[in-house]
Parts: sequence; structure tokens; C-alpha cells
Amino acid sequence: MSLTTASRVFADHPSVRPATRDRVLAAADDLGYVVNALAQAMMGLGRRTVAFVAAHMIGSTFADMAAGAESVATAEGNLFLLSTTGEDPARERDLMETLREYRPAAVLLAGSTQTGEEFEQRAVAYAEALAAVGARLVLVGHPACPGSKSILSVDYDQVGGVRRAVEHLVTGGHRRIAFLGLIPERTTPAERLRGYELGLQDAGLPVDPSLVIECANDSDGARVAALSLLSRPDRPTALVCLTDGVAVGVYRAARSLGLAIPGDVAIVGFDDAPIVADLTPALTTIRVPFWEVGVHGARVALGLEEYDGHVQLPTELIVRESSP
Amino acid sequence: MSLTTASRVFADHPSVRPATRDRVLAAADDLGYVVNALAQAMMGLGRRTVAFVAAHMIGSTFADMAAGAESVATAEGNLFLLSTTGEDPARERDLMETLREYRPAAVLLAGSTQTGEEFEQRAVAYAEALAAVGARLVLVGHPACPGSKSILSVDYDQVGGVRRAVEHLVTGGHRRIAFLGLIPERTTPAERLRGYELGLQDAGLPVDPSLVIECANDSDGARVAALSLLSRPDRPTALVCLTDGVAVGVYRAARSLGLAIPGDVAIVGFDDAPIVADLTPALTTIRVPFWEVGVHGARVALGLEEYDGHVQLPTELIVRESSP
DNA sequence: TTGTAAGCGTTATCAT
DNA sequence: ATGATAACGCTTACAA
Repeated sequence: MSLTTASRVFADHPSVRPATRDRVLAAADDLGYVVNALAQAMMGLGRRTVAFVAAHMIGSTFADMAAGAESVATAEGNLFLLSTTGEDPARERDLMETLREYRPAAVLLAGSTQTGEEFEQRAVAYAEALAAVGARLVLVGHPACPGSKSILSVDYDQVGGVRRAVEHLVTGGHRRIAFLGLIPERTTPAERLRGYELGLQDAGLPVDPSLVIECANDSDGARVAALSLLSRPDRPTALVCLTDGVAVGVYRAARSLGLAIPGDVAIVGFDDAPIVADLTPALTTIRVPFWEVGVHGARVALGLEEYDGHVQLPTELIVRESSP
Repeated sequence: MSLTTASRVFADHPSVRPATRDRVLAAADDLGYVVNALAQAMMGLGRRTVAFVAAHMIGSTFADMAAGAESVATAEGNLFLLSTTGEDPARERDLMETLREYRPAAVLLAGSTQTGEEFEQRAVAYAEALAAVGARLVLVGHPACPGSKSILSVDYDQVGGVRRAVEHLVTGGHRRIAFLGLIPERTTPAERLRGYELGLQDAGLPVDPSLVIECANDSDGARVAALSLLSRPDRPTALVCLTDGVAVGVYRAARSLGLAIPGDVAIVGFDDAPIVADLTPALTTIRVPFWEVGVHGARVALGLEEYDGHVQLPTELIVRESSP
């Protein structure tokens, strides 16, 4: 009944006589003993840990990604750590250090960031710091970093999604199509705007800067912005919205102006959030496989999946009643 | 430059000369060194860990509770572990053991369970097992266990919420009020049904069992059930729904039957999920402070908050257009 | 102010 | 089949 023997019992080693085995198990049960996984982990043994870091945990998009990642991590008996930065780079940096101290298998960094090299450099620094403790960094729901091929990422086709939406609106006869919800210098709005521009370009239509509207990414910010946009004499006949939440704000604005959807103005959202199919009229939107993004992120993180640096999942235009 | 000195530097011990301190820091920075938090944790030092366990991570209810708990845990520099059981008691038990191995400060067990003593006994067993490793168990979004006062819980007033909803419908003149979405032997449906019964009782109305309808807790299950309920010659004039998701199913059923809401049938939901205020008509529902439930759960878990065994947060009836 | 030595709970190695 | 010992990376008396 030595420590070694006990250890062997819990590790299911074959070389331990059933009798002693039972004796150990009985004693353990008696004392309420469970192995100290921290001691195991300290030696690089035992379960692995996957961390998920996002700016916020609000809305179904991040929650779905996190849930997808969690399902993969937990399914294999690993641990899943969740933390938010509140959009604060300093907190993000601190968090990254803290996580490094826990020797995770991987850190998934989720969501939109500032565009440009500053973030990319930060990400490279994170990736290197994590690599120094044997951990991987995987960007999820974030476009690939073209500069640094070493940064793994799992993304979804935002550009293509909006591009198809614009194509759909053009096919429906629309020529004055606005984009609502721009947030400057952020990757997700930038990608979706790019899809809008490419969609117009495909149709040989010019990009009219007065139809690209900046507003907060919430229903009320969108409502206010839409109110002014839709009050213009030359108002657009169709609106592509950054998110479904923005689209909801547009619904409210249209209603208060007495405009019919899609008769007076067609609306397209993005994300396919729950319930938007039950709005009146049902919202046309772009469905994003957020759960799967999380799943693939975790799989890449744990080395369960082939990856060539970047995975991009398809999005799907869901045509409902709010567009022709 | 011994290990001890280095340790002192990272622990911000005062008794270390600035010169050596800098030397250590420089060396650390050079090597990309960070303390091994697992070694610290093994000795019961360093950050604490809060675990959150739910059956699923789908929908905004669990996600909001988890997010609230995460915000508290992370704010204090602790770690937040998230895991799901998939509603499988065996997985739940395994998970509890696994978590125990990691010596968390507390485990939050979230959501509805089977009613009755079986769960209560399980919870007591969990609580004891966790206590043996210095961890607390806190039930969140689950009614208090009357039998075992030792089990901490943070809940919200489901009974009162539905009771007020019924009162509101009665005040609006309704007499035939149905309850849709019963799932037998589960705490959350049981609580909400109890609120329905009490509401009727308050008004001196009998509980008509033929108006208490069982169905799956999703829009489509509800749609099918509502279709048959609303096709009855003596159909109810108002429906209290287990959740907003169920209410959405009822909306679809009413629409396909050509029934007006609230003209032909009034609807009340539960949860105040995002966007339900933007349905047509806007859904009357009961708002639940899920985020706050998570917050209080984590606070109780970490001993940051006075508790006398059970905390119950209020719910709020939000009257919108779907009810008189 | 700094260093030495012991101990935390494991597991791997090498006996026995 | 079992046990003793070293090692993992850290902290904390206790010395120096």
C-alpha cells in the first residue's frame, strides 16, 4: 500500500493484483480521495485545457462559438476555460499571460479586432508566448492574418455571404442598396463591407459612399441611423445590415416611418440569429455556422484536424420575406 | 539569483533589492518565463477556479447565466471553467469527479433537473464530495432544495412570474387560460406550472387539466401542440407558454389558423429572449435576470456575498401587445 | 538581502 | 506484483 501502488491503481496499470487494487480503491472511497489533477498537469500529464477568449459573451454568436468549442473540448475529457476581455487590450494581454501560466493546450481568440498590423503583431506575440509553453493560438471568427502564415485561424465566409446577398437584391431589381452598420477599422465590419462592395461591383454598380452608414451595432443605434437614412428623398430601396440586430433596428425605423418591408425597402441581415425567421416579415439573412466555427477551432487547437493554417467555413443566404 | 529570490520577485515580496529584482525580471523576460500556476494551485495558492456546469449551452438563458458568472470570476482574476453534461446523469457524475480533481473554489450547477428526492440526494452527494476538496456547490436557476438546507442555491421567481402573468390575463377578462409546454417531472416546468395554478386559484378559477398541454420545449413542438389546442371548439382565449420559444411556436400556429393575437388568443411567454419585443405582435413575457443569477451564483460561490442558503431574484412581467 | 532545504501530490525509473 | 527514490516547479520556514 505505497504511493506508487495507489498511483498505479488510479492509472489503471495492469500490473496490480486485484486484491490490493480493491484495498486501495476501498481506502480511496473511504477517504473521499481523488487524484490531484493539478499535480498531474504540472508534470504535463492528464487532461488538456482549451481556453476561449472573447471580448464579450453577449449574443448568440460568441456563445455559439464558445459552445461549439466546449463540446469538442469536453467530449475528449479536456477542460474548457472561458474568459472575456471586455474589449480592453490591456485585459487581453493580462489574460493571455494568466492563461500561459496554466499551460493550456491552446487558446482560442474569438471575434473581430482592429484591422491593420497592430493586431497582427499582437497576435504574433501571443502565438510565440504561447508556443513557449507548448500552447497553440487559434483565431476563431477572425479573418486570416495574411502577413503571418504562422497564425492559425478558423473563419467563416463573411465576404461571400454579403456578396451573395447583394447579388440577390440586384436580381430582385434593386439599384440603390445601402450598407448599414459600419464600424470603422474593425475586421468583421470591414469584411462584410467588402462583400457589399464586391457585390455591387459584380453587378456593375458604383459604390455610393453616402449609402454606407456608420452606426453602433445594436438595434437602437441602427434605428436612429435608419430613421435618417430612410427619410432621405433619394432613400435606398434595399438595406444590407451588418447584423440581424441592426436589421431589427431598421424594422423599427421602417415601421415608424410607415414604410413597408419589402415593398418600400428590402432588408437583409447577417447571422441568422434565433427568432429572426419569426419577425414580420421574416428576415432574409446570412446564416453563419458559429457552432461549427467553434468546433473546428477547438479541433485545430487540439491537433485533431488537418489544417493548412486557415479554415474558412461557408455561409448561406437564407431568403425570407424581407427581400424580393 | 536563486529560485527563492526569483519566487520572491514574482510574488512582489518587499525584501528584494531593486538591482537583483531587475536582474531576475530581465532574465525572465529573456526566457519568456511565467510562473507555473499549476504548481502554485497544487499548493492551494494563486488564483481560484469557478466551474459552471449546465446540461446544454444553447439559447440565451444558460449562456447569460454563464456569462454573468464568468464576469464575476474573471473580474477577480480567477479562472472560469465551463462544461456541459448533455443532460446525461452519468456524464454529470463524471464531470463532477473530474472537476473535483482540479480543486476548484466552487462548482455552479445550472438549470432544471428532475423533480423529487433523487436529484436532491445526488446534489447532497456532490456537495459533500466537493466539500471534501474544499469546494462549494451552488445550484443556479434551480429551486432551493427544501430537504437539505446545506445546498446553496440562487434562483429566480418563476412561480411569481407566471402567477402575475395569469393575474394580468384575468384582469384582461380571460377565463379560459391554457398552459402550454409542460414537461413532466422537471423543476422549471413544475415551478412555472405552479405559478399558473396559483394564478388561477387567486382568481377563483378552476384548473382545467385539458388546458395544461405537454409539448417539447421548442418552437416546432409547440406549434404542433398549439395547432391542435387552438382548433378545439372550446379553445382557450389565452395561452401561458413555458418559454418564449414555445410562444413563437404558438404564433406560427395562430397565424396558420388565421387567429389574431391578441384578438382571438392572447399569448404570454417566459424569459424575455432577445428580439421577442420585435415580433408582431410584440410578445408579453416574463423577464428573468439570467445574467444576475449567474453573477450572484458566482459571488455566493466565491464567498463574496452574504447568503443564508438561498437567494431568489425577482422576475418582471413585461406587458406588450400579445396580451390585453 | 539572499540562499538552503523541505514539502506539496504526482508519476517514472529502477530495484526487489 | 510491489516499493523506494527522484523529479516536476513552486513556496516558505529557517539560516546565513
